[in-house]
Order: sequence, then structure tokens, then C-alpha cells
Amino acid sequence: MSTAAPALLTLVLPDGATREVAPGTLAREVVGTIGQRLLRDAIAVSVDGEVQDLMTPIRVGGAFTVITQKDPRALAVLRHSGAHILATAVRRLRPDAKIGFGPAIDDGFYYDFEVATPFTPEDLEAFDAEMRKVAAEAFPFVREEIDQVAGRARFADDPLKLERLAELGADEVISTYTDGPFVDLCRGPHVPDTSYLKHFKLLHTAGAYWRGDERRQMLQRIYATAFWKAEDLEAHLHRIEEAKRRDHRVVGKALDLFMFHPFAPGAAFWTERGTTMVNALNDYLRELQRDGYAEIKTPLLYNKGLWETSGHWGKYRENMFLVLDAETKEHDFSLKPMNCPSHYLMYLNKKHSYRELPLRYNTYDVLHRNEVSGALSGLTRVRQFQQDDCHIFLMESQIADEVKALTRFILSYYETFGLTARLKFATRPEQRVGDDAMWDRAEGALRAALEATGYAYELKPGDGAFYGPKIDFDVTDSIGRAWQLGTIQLDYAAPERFDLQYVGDDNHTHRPVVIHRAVSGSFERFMAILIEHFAGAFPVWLAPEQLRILPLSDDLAEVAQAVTKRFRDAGVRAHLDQAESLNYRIRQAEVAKVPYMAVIGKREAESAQLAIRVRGAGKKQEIVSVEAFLERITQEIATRALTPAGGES
RNA sequence: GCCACAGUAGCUCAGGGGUAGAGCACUCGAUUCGUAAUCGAGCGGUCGUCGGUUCAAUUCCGACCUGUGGCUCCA
Repeated sequence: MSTAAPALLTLVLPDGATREVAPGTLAREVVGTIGQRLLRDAIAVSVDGEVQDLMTPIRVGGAFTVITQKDPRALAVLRHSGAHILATAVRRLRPDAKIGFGPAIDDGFYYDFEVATPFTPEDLEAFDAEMRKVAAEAFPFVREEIDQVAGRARFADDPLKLERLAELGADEVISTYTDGPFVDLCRGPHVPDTSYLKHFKLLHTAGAYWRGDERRQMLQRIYATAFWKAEDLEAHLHRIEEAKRRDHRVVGKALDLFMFHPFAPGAAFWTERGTTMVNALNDYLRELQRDGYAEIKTPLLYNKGLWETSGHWGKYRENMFLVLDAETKEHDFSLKPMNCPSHYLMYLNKKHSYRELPLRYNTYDVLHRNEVSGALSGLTRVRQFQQDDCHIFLMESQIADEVKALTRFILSYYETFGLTARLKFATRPEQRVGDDAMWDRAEGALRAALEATGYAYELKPGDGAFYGPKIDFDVTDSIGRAWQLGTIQLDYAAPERFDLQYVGDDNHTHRPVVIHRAVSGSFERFMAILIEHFAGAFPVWLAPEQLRILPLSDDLAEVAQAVTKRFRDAGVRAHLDQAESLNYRIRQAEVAKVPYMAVIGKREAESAQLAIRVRGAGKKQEIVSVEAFLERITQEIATRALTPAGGES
């Protein structure tokens, strides 16, 4: 802050009006000049695009907007304050707790504490109750700007805060926020006082490394969420419940799709029903890749020589399952964690002409990656998985067309399931191979190809693979969660390492480029997403059981058996169920989420008809002839129709 | 791998220092049924594993295994 009389700052309000204020004027004062009612409703302000709270001095001019509860940015302010209120409560009940960081996050907020004994669920209840007291006390959030010396004195008992303080540069404003008994080193912004926090819930505790560094101490993190309105909080908790209901581990067990066993941690056992689905996916991909792709199979186990050539032995060994060689007594072999090196060996096996390019090797081989035990989770994170992998060898001049075709391919595959994807374009990372000219060419080609598709994409600078830029496909499921599935990666490094070549039309040898491509990532993860996306109510073509045939009484067994055979002969996965009452069997079929039920009573038996009940459609039934329904269901299967979609129970 | 929590019948879960219970599933019998659970009977568990404390452990303690939520990592 300079001592000379500073020039006034000009703030431009949304309606075009302006305010001339002296630097250091508090935002609150400016809002007060607009209206007292607005001041009451104000949570924070936006100055020149930056959110700051009402207690913060204005230092720059520019567009000035008042942020009220209606503004989505206000929620992050509330949640950040919620984190402070949580810390206030924790400090009151556990004065020994050292404070770490407490930011707002996507769905709420958290605060990290360093404590001698970890928090228990009972502690959480006590903190919740204490937070309500702190909120009721309506402590104002008081902002102070201090210097390093004062900061070190104030946080003398909080080593984590001192560490953060020491990192702040001389030109940075050091600010603290105080609410009642609690002071925190914090940039803000905050709501005016603690009473703004009304609708919140502490969710769970978790360990978290200080600064996210596994070499540092483990702190105790408390996760929580907060909203402006009770109904928003309710809705959020309901969404959590809904996600739990759709959890693929729950649904997979209920629908008997897969299992795990302690003897094979991180590796799925697929039941007959689950295998049927995986095979349906596999068949579909094979059909899509019938032309222009060369499906190959390569070994699962390799001598370390391959991994030394590929670089995995140095960079990836931690994640590889090493196998003891009986003769050498050394871990000279490893299960493959990726397909690419073996595909390069296949490519090297013969000489290639430019006429063969692009050459696409695709495979469904099984891969093994030795994930740390704590990382495993259902089907989404496993140690053994099947990837729909493809490596494309091509000339640089072919990159644009190829990427365009691959992007279309991947997106249209997702569309079959009603899944939409967001594209992310990731550029050169800090750690990389190849010169800038190569990266310019690669990024230029990939980006041009991406733009040619016409799809919108986000930029992720510096997030590319070390060997080349990539396009990632983030799929959003029916309840709005994003999963990274497909990827298209340009690789200029592998062709060098493996000395890949082709003979050009000039009769000289050239270096091809490699594209790594995955569509569903892994069958395991993709199945998890599909299970949760459809909540187990799969499209007919994918459903492990497509039609359940329910004769009304035993004397119709013969007719029902003949009808079942008719459908099975036509390739429909039909099953006959003659047990128990009709009501009971209908309930069983609904619970099993079988898309179609065909009831055969005396009337239907006499007229070669079926009383069709569609999953989730309730009592509404259609009487159709056996042949007409056979035509309809085989059409739906052949076209991979999404219907009968929905049908929640 | 690290922190916390959990593991009781096929599933969902109750219980608790004196070796266990419900519903569903399963089996059998009766019922032959018109759109989400017919009735009855029966079977089923060395309470995750190993060790310790105790007269006695499924219960208390410890280690390990597996899972869950996170951290880290990632398809």
C-alpha cells in the first residue's frame, strides 16, 4: 500500500452505473451505496471477475457485481465458511487438533486436522451439534491483513499453518479470518457471519496426506456438505442414496452378474449372466471392427527384455506382476500390464509397406496391473481386466483422417448406450520426449482432426502422455457422474524405441506414428458404468435374460415349452418359469429386470398369442401373436435399440 | 501402501463373556392361480482367519486377510 494519495478506482455496475471509490474501500460500503436491501442479501461481490467477500478492501477497478444466494458462486463461499465453522467446533471440543486446509469442493467442503487419536463417528455427531451452536452464535467473520511476523506469532501453535505462511511471497496479502474463538490463515472469501450456515451435514471422515504427499503425515479429513436451502440438502442426500442404490456392486450381486473372492483380490468372476453381457459387448465391438481392423492375440507373460525395451521395467515395474523364473530364480518375467509392446513385436515380425497403412491391430487380451490394495474398488478399479485396445500404425499424413474416424467411432459407440461424452484435448506435459517441432506437428494434427469432427472440446494443457498429445473421452452417466473411458493418444516415442519402420513410395524406410486407442477403457469398468447408468434395467440386446415366459397354469406347460423353444431357436435369450403363483413370478421377473414377460393363459394358448408385459410398465399389457412379438424382439436386438428403456422398479 | 470403519445363514440384517436369531432365498407338501411376494413345514452358521486373555470367546485384546470410504494412483 503506497502512501501517496492513490487514484480513485472505477467500478462498473451491471446496469452501467459507476462508482468511484478509494482503494481500500470495503466491498460492503460499495454495496451499501447501491441499496440497503441488496446489502442484506449480499453474500459476496465479484470485482473484475474475482469473487471477494464484503469484508475485503477493493484494490482494483472493473466490473462490479453483487453475489446473492441466487448466484452459484455464493454456494462455494458458504461452504468455505462451513469449513471454518467445522474447524471452530472441532477446536472447541478437541483443542489439541492442529489445523490443515479446509476448502470448498464440488459437492461440499472438508477440513483436515492433525490429531493424536483419529475421529470416531460419535465425534462427528458431537462436531455437528457444536457447529449448530457456532452458527447460532452468529459470529461475524472478521478479516485482518497482517504481516509475516504477526502471522508467525498468531499461528505459533499450528505448524501446518506456519508451513503455509512461510510459502507466501512478500508481495502477497496475508489475511486471517476470525469467527468467534477461531482464527484461520485464509484468503477468503467468507459469508458475513456464521449464522448463514443453516443446512449442512457432516458426511464421513477419511485419512488424507498433508499436502497430498504420501511421505508426509496423515491428517484426519472430515467431509461435509452445505446448501442454502433445506430442500437442496435433502435433494443432495437423496442423490447420494440413489447412487448407492445404483452401485454396480449392489446391483451386480442382486442381478447375479459377477462376484469377487478373497483368493483373487481385484479380479472379477463373471457369472453366466454377466458373461452373457460381456460377450454381447464384445460381439458388438467385433462387428464394428470387422473391416479395417486386424484382431490379434499376443502372450500374457513376457521376459523382462521386452519391458526394458519399452521402458516399463524402469518406469512401471511397481505396477507389474513379476513372475519367478524356476531356472534363474529371478523375477525375469512379467504379466503384461499393457498391450502396446507386444503389438510392436508383432509389427516388427515382417516388413511393412506404406500401402498397408494405417495398420490397425486390435485385441481384447487380458491385462494385469498390480494396483495397491487400497486402490481396489468393485469393477471400476481391478488388477485384472480386459481392454478393448487398438494400436494403429500410420504415416503422419494420415493422422487427421484417422483421428477423425476414431472420434466418430468412439462417440457413436457411446451413443448406443445413451451415454454422452465430453472431449478433452491434452497437450504436451512438462516431462516429455521429442522436440518442440514434433510436438507442434502432433498437437496441430490432432487438434485439426478434432476440430474437423465439429464436436466441442475442453483444453487440458500439460496433461498429455509423455510421448504425445491425446484426446480423452469423459462419459457422463444418467446421474451426472463423469468417467474417463476412451482415449486417442499419439505416440512418437515407441516407434523410435522399437525401431518401427515402413517402406514408403520413395522406396526408402520411414518411421510410422502409433496411435493408442481404447473405446470403453476396460470391459470391467464399462460394465460397472452400464450397470449404474441403467440401474440394472438393460436394453434388450444387452440384457442377460431378454424374455421370461410365464404359463398361467401347469396344463399350459407344453405350449409354453414350445414357445420358449421358438424364441431360443431364433437366438432370443428366453427362459421359462413355471413355479409359484403368477403374481410371484411377475415380481421375480421385475426384480430381475427382465425386459419382457410373456404370460400364456388359456386364451393366448388357443390363439398362438402372448400377453406381453414390459419391464417397469406395470399392468399395461399387450396381446400380440407369437410371430409378431418374435419379429419385434429380434428387431430390437438386431438394432440394439435402447427400448424398453427406463422401467425403474 | 497409508488412515478410519466393517466382516454373524446364499442375500439383507438383529444380537451379544455361558458356543446364536429374523425376513427373503433354498427343499418338501398343499394350492393351478390373469399381471409386483398363496399357505404350511423343513434345511441351513465351528459368528472372516490365526493367536492371546478367561473356568468359558462369536462377543474382550492383537496380528493377518478381505471389503467400504478417503489419500496416493489410474483403464
